[in-house]
Amino acid sequence: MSIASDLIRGHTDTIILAQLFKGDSYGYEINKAVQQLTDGQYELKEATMYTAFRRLESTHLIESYWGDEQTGARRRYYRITPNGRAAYRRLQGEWEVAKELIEKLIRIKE
Amino acid sequence: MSIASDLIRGHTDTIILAQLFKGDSYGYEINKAVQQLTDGQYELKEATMYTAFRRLESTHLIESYWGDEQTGARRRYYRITPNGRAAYRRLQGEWEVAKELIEKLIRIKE
DNA sequence: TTATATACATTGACAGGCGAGGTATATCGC
DNA sequence: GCGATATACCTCGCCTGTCAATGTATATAA
Repeated sequence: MSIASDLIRGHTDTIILAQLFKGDSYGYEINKAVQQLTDGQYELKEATMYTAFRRLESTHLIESYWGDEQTGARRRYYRITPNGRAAYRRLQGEWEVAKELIEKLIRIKE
Repeated sequence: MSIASDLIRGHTDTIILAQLFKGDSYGYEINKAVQQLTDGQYELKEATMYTAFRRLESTHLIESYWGDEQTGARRRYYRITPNGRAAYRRLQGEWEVAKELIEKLIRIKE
């Protein structure tokens, strides 16, 4: 993990929104998806993830509801809102811009 | 500015090291270079930049010395150290890795 | 019955970014 | 001579996001 963790800081919200864009999900599952997508190279720390859920819900970008599992631990599902979809698209655009800026700024090829 | 500022967070040290890799420079000049390289789309906030200088110097990635200007405001020049060059190369590698991870995580194309 | 996996959540410390404020020198227009 | 602007430095204190540590509860496998 360690490596890149600093650099992915700031993308937590976007990562969560991107997962929820594909369909409702819950914390544990989202985190597993993140690990699977990166071949275990990255994971959302639980504290970070739940902080992000609170933040995203308080700004109405996502909504939550309890699943109706008959067995096993209870799950709090999250759903992306229309505002959340708009925010996701905006964040994706910002990433494209930021990526280009960073490329320009950290290469030594004058 | 605003946009992307969050996303470039974490690259401040790399940006400064990259500029110093090209040759000794001082705060004001580095910041102008950053603005010029990004066509005014990004700038290092002074407080952020000077905080970074302190951090980089305390970890021996850069060294500083006063310029001998006969006129005008005094300038504190910075020089990258061998440690700094190594750190820069490492950070650049980490960026390549992080970039790929982010791309995988924020796109909705499953 | 002990360990592991699933699943949630909070607290408190830490680090980086940055607005606001401050200092000093030089030049340009009026 | 005077105010504005550019150059050039610096620090304090707040804010925000990350995350280690800790805690809860259920189900299953050894």
